[in-house]
Amino acid sequence: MSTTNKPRRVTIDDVARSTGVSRQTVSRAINDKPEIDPATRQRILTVAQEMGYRPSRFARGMVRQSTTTLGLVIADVLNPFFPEVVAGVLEAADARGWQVVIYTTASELSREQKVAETVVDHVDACVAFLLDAAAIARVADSGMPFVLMGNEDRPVELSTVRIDFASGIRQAFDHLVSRGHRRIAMIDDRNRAESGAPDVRSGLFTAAAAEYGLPVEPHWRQLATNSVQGGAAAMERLLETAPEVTAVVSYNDMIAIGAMRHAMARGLAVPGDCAFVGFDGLTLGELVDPPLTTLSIDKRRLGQAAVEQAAAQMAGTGAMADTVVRTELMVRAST
Amino acid sequence: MSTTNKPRRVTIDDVARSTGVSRQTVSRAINDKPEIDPATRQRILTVAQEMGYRPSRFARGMVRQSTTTLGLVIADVLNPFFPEVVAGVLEAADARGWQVVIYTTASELSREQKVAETVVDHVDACVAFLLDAAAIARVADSGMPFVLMGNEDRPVELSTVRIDFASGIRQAFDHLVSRGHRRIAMIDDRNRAESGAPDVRSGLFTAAAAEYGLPVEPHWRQLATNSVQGGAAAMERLLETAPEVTAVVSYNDMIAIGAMRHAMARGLAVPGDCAFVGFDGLTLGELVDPPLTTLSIDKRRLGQAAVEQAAAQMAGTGAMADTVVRTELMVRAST
DNA sequence: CTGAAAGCGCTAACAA
DNA sequence: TTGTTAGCGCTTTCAG
Repeated sequence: MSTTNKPRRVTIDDVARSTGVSRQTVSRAINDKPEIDPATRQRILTVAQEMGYRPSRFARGMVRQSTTTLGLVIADVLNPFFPEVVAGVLEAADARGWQVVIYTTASELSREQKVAETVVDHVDACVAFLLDAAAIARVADSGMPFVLMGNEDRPVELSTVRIDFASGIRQAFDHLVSRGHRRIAMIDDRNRAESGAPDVRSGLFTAAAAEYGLPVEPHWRQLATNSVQGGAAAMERLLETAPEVTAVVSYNDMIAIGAMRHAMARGLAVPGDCAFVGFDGLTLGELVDPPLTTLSIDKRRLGQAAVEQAAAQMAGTGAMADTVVRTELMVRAST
Repeated sequence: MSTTNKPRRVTIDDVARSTGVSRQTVSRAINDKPEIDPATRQRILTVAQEMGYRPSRFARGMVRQSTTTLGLVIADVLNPFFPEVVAGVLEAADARGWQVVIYTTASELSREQKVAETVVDHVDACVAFLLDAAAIARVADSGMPFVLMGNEDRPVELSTVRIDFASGIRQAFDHLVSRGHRRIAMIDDRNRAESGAPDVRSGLFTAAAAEYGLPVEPHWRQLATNSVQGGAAAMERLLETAPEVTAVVSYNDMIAIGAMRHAMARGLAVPGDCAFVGFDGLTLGELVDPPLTTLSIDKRRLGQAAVEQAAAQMAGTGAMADTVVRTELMVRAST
């Protein structure tokens, strides 16, 4: 017959009792404090180990207000864009002795709300890629230091880290027009388009086209899910509805690569029949064939900047900053 | 003159005082408990928001012993192998309502020790890619649920999730030999070789070669740092010391891709002059040219399995499990 | 070198 | 519906 009492956790008092010392002394032993007899320390440590004692994070955190935990919300670790941002965040957080908890929304708008809910009561500060307005508000209203990343239309009352898409798109046009392209299509991100946020990128695209005196047809724009497959699918549609385009600018490199590969599979020459420009500057883009021309951004820097802003908020300094990361055109063989 | 008193945190008591209710009522309001007058709740919430009140994670955790935080130690988010594992871990952790804190060692053995130190007093359980024996011991001895990932030589007293490299290498040999290769080189991971752990992979490689009656020359083995560049550098050396090899098996896909590209840049035909086999089955391998033949493993599953084992340990169930993930040969154009 | 007292901020259980 | 009473497990004073 089982006499399993509910397995209460082993506390410092249990160890103290078993050792015949006060709980202070146990605390000294496990924290490597100097004011303790080495022999006593050793004895305590041994017993503690045997009893399976492990200090409670919470009790500790309670009494020393030190450790900061940063929540990092991204769409998907499998999208190679994010690991680079994560690297920047980890680096900057580590420099401050912060812990980083990762949350992913699986690129589903519907999950953002729930993630926001979880985040607010598990971390001290948050840097996040979030599109859903309600989710953004949930975190912002919690009052914790919060930095929104990647949003092009900045809610002015938030601290943000953004990408300068406008200048990027102009660089792309400059480049493509100088190569003689006139009919340029865009493959945009479906999630973004559906997030309800103002459709900034397409707007900028249209505006830039106008600047360069280029025609813009509505069916030269396709939406893609954020992946290589998504890009391929969008390209498939584009080839049907707009075979006349000679260049495609994509929301990001993943989509661009998918689109480019699909075009090649369909027998088009790249860049001869159709040129491709990506956005992000993933390492991946150098490895594919042909290497992808792209508007590169310093993704690591993006992450670092976000952490810096969060830190500033924690410190009460520089309230609502807004870092804008510029793009750099990397011309490769796809254009 | 500044009268800044040290900015003590706003507590539930402060809110209670300002609101003229007991702290319990405040607690009810912020936790959305039913037994409270809606008007009171609203009033409290408003005041709390104004005062910038935010509940203390620690005090909460203290009283409701619920939340579990899992530490995940990986070498480097920028190595595309890890994001897939991370995805599996996040998924499995999320299913259990666990938080995941990420730690990276930057692929530096010397950092493992420090990371181990940090991990043990910030999380409740840990799943880790760790090579350094001392670091492994540090975590294991802490007594927390711990799962070691990726180690080929299993310390029997640990819960582990491993890759079946032996069967993988045999699949590679089978394939290469059937393609007529006899002089096969290996590019191994430098960190692993230098970790002091028994050199299992090279041993298996040698053993497999023997099985197939193939010659093995010491200079057919090169060490590489874990990256595309590292692979390229190793291939450079290999071409100097062993131009006679007709196939190269690499520690992983990143290294294989670097090696393959370097060979092509040097004018070799792939797979005509030299064939390449990778290990991991990264998506990346399908995108490069030529697509990389590889020993694919279910990396996501790896992460999930680790979390499952950690969960089993938390529950006190199934003490020391050992999951072995098998490889699957994906033949593509590089061989 | 060691111990006793005093909380850290919160919620569960019980009273009112 | 609201308030009161007890801790949760630990470290930081301050005395011995």
